[in-house]
Amino acid sequence: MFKRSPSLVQQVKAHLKQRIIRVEFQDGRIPPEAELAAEMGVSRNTIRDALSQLETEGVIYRRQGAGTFVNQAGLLVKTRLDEIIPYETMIREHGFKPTVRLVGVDEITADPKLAANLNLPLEARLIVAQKLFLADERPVIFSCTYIPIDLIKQPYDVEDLRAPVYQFLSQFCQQEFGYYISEIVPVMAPEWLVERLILPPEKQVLISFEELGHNQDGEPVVMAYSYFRDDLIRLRLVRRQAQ
Amino acid sequence: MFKRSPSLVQQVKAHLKQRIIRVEFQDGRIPPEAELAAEMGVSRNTIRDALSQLETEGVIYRRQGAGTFVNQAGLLVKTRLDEIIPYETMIREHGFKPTVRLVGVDEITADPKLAANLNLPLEARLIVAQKLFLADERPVIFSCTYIPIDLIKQPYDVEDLRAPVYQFLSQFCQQEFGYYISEIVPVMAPEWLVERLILPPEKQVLISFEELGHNQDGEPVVMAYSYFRDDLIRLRLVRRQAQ
DNA sequence: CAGTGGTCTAGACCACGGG
DNA sequence: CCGTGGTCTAGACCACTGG
Repeated sequence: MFKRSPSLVQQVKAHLKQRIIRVEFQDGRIPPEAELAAEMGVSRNTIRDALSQLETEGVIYRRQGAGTFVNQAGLLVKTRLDEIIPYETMIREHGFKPTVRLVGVDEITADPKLAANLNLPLEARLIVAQKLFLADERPVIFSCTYIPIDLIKQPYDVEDLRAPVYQFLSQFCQQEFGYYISEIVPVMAPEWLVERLILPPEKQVLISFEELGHNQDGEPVVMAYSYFRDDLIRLRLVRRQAQ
Repeated sequence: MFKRSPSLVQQVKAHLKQRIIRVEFQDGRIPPEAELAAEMGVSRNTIRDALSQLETEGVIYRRQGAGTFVNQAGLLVKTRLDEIIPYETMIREHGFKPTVRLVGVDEITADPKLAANLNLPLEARLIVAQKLFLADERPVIFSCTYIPIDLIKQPYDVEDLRAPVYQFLSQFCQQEFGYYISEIVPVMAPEWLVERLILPPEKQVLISFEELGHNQDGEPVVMAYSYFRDDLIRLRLVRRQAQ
């Protein structure tokens, strides 16, 4: 029934999610794990891994001794903040048509904060790419990305900076992206941002993300600042109890 | 070596985390999974589950074919936003002494937003508990929690509302807490909040959490609004690539 | 090539829920 | 009590890394 790649768990997960979306489990009850395992010809562990992921996403919930159930409300959570999603996708999932404008690419010298975070000498040079994201032609997200020049191993075109940073890192820096450590900061929009995002006077309070991107070895490789118009893009997060 | 409860995975995880914190792996290299399994007398799967959790927390990273390595930087991420942490703990982890002031407990009638979110009739009554959290005696977090009165099954004392909501729900409402769906909203502090949090004029931009708490059946049971002084408490988040 | 982590299996036993 | 999900095991094979 399934191929060997992508992993069985991913295939089982996708399959189950489809069945949930198509409301094939009318009473909201998902068959027992053993039954699913037999049905799909995989082991119960594989089923369990897939179900665990769906549970984390909030699509189902499980009760020991009782069963596994669909959580239709969980399907409504589009933008999970704990996952890295291209801003275009985020905008699309909010129901808008996304556009990306590359509004500036410069070379700068590290300031003390960049140098400290990225573990660079103070005289290090970086590329800074400024991008404006629009939802149905309205500006909603502004981002600045800082990439140390010494990381760039391949010649690139300015247009290559239009893609998400992690793609750029993998293509031109031989760096596999690992994770962001992100700080969420509220800011009063400065004048230049009011102009970029065309903010009306009553909407000049913004969420800002200060993100330090790390490669798969846990080394900081890139910094990014993003600013969101929260009236159009809502940041949502599923929070669970520790342990 | 280990007892049966808590789970072996949790014990192995705690054990490994201790060894990492004590810098017992000087070269940053964690022994092979098979070796750890033999050493601790558990199966490799158990070791792997523990390591996976540590990897999610950013404490270690793994490279297929190469090995498992310590990520000392990951130990610095104190406040992981994707986990529910009592605000007292959050304050303590930022290096302050936490205090909780229960500043108000009232009974109100649902407004349209509360009613819609909590799936209540418009005339429903709710308890609203207002709490102020202090870090070293300085106010840093203000929270409002709304609990539908009909949920409360046991008599309670006002002081019981000082604890985190999920404790209250489990003790007095026979509701086991599941998860929050949280929206992050930037706000300009209104006058009453400026007074509560004693905000200087230049710090009146705040992060607000609008949280809808669900029980283990995925039903909304409680709403909470929280406001953070971000100069003292920084919200941090580990974000990873989807899939 | 040897050694590592990544995936999957089959089976066992436990803890909990509901009839 | 039975049937469910929760935990754990031992072992197999694969994919990748590094010398």
